[in-house]
Amino acid sequence: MATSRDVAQRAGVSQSTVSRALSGHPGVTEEVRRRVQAAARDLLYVPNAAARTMRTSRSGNIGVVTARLHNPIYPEMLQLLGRELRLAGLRMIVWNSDETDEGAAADAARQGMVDGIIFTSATQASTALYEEIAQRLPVVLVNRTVEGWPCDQVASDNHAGGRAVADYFRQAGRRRIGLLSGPLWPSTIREREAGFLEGCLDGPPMTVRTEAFTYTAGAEGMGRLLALADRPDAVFCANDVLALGARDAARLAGVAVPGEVWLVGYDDIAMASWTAFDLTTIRQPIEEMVREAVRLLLQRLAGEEAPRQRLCLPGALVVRGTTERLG
Amino acid sequence: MATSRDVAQRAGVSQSTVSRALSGHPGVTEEVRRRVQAAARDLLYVPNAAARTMRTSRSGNIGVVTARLHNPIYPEMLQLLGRELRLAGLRMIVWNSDETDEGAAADAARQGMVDGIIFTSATQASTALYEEIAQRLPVVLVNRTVEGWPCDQVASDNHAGGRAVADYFRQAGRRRIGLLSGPLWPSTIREREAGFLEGCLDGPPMTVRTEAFTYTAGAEGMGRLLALADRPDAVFCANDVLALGARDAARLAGVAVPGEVWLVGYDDIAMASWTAFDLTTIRQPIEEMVREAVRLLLQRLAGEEAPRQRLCLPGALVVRGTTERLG
DNA sequence: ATCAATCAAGAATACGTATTCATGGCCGAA
DNA sequence: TTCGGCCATGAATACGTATTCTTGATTGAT
Repeated sequence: MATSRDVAQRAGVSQSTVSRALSGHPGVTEEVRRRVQAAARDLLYVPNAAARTMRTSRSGNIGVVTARLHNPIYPEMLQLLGRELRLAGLRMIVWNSDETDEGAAADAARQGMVDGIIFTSATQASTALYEEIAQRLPVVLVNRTVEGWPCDQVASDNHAGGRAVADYFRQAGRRRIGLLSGPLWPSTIREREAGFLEGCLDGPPMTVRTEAFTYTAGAEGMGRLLALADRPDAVFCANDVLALGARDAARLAGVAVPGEVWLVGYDDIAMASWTAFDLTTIRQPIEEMVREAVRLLLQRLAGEEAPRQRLCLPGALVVRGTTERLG
Repeated sequence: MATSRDVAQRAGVSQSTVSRALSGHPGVTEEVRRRVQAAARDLLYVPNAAARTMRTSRSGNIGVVTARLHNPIYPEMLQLLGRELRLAGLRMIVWNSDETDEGAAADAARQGMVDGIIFTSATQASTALYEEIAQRLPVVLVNRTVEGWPCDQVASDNHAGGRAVADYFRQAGRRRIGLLSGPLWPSTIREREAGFLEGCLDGPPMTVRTEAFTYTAGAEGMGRLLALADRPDAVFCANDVLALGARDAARLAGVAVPGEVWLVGYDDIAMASWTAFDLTTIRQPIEEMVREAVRLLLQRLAGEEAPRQRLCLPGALVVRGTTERLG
């Protein structure tokens, strides 16, 4: 493993000159720079990351804490984050938002192994973790937000999205409204519900709250809604995974969709467009969300002292076969 | 950020003693050790990762190169890898197997930012990358294998799996056999096909080869199989994602499954068990595969000079609603 | 022609840890 | 009591880089 000293020796210059020449520092003769670059190429020299980190106290690593939940939106965000960070010359270290893994993330922060952290699935529950980390490193939240954390946060407009679904139902003349949702700790869910309820002008919907955001829970919850005496003719599911379960529960029960009941999800994951489901849903602009989140993090890393930002990007209703087009 | 010197000062000992006391080195008085630990706790001291890495030339990071393909098996493996590595006290840096990202992985290897690398989606195509990395670091392949790479490799028995499907079809009296597969660069696909063909005793199956392993490609490919004059009565899909597309193509064409055509996939991803698909498939023991891969990597990191291993774990046929149970 | 100023490059240093080398004290044996 | 040896601890050092501090030379102006 060649060091900058080896390069220096081969190029007939000092180690400091090698460092300057390779990092594009001004005040290096063009001829010397060329000699150094040639020597570096010959020796396959690459600066040692640990030494550079120690000297600059910048590791080039960004930590990403993501949910292990069986929602394909998280892998998708992870991939986009990886791409965006790489374009900025940064690496991505990944942790799940289990308690144990979150501890590992905090350790990495304390050790200086990462320069910043992005949460895709933050909740109030990990406030201690947040405070631990935030006093050393910039933190950015994307997707889920947390009211009490004074950091940059990027989300889509979940409130407006929920509201749009309610409006859509009402304008279509749907009267018996159902809400199939899950636990309330994610901000996304709370906001979608709030927007939806706000738009339910004829009173609160029939609500079933599952214990998890899984296909199975969605199916089971939809079963309960369909078993009601006054069965709903339109159901809003708080995310697509629940909605897919709900769609299959209807299929299994022989209930026609959209004939007897409309179904709307949230996220527009890939499966929503599949023939078997063909799910009407609200699309989240996750690519844009991720890009903004990385941009904000880079700003913080550059030391900008701008006030904390809370970005809220618009989603869009995507009408498919589990509802009927208006007009 | 407290350093070991700060701890030393507070505990009234030298920096070396702090290092020894905290790393459980013998030859430190119990009383001194307690004093050091107390001081470290008071100052929230955590050893600096970069310094430790420079000194020990061990970063505690493992690189994972994974596919971005829209196959949920990869996120699943990623999560399992993360858990398994964390249990070993290691962090996980993730790259996609795009060309650009693979370059980033090679850089990290050269810079000493990772101690080892795990590929989940290796192909012959990245042989240059492999050789670049393998001469510095231990490399382990999981899921996909590559014949010419002299490193530890872990896969499931794709050949036997493919064979099992063919046997199943034959014993059920299926005669008009179809194969819906994709590109041949992944070893998994090649082996599944080879095993399957070996079991097609009545001659080669009607074969459709898609250009990608996506839902859409699967649907389109199944459309072509169903359009054949001598339409197959049993189709083996080289993975579940293709099979889900195929299932939906049949649904759309009004072809009964399993009434008119049987369908079998490979992987047993979560969606395979969903009501909408209820897909018969071969389950891969990915949890075990991941565990073995990490175990092998840890052995290499420990410096063991055992001969390269190639593990091949058995899969299992999971019969669901796209076929009928025998007997 | 002389001196100040500019500039390229070398020397020295610090980052924080783990480890080797050095040292002083204590214990046991003769 | 004295000396050898062991042991706990302190001192010193190396890891490889980026950067500050020095130095020697060259240029330009008077």
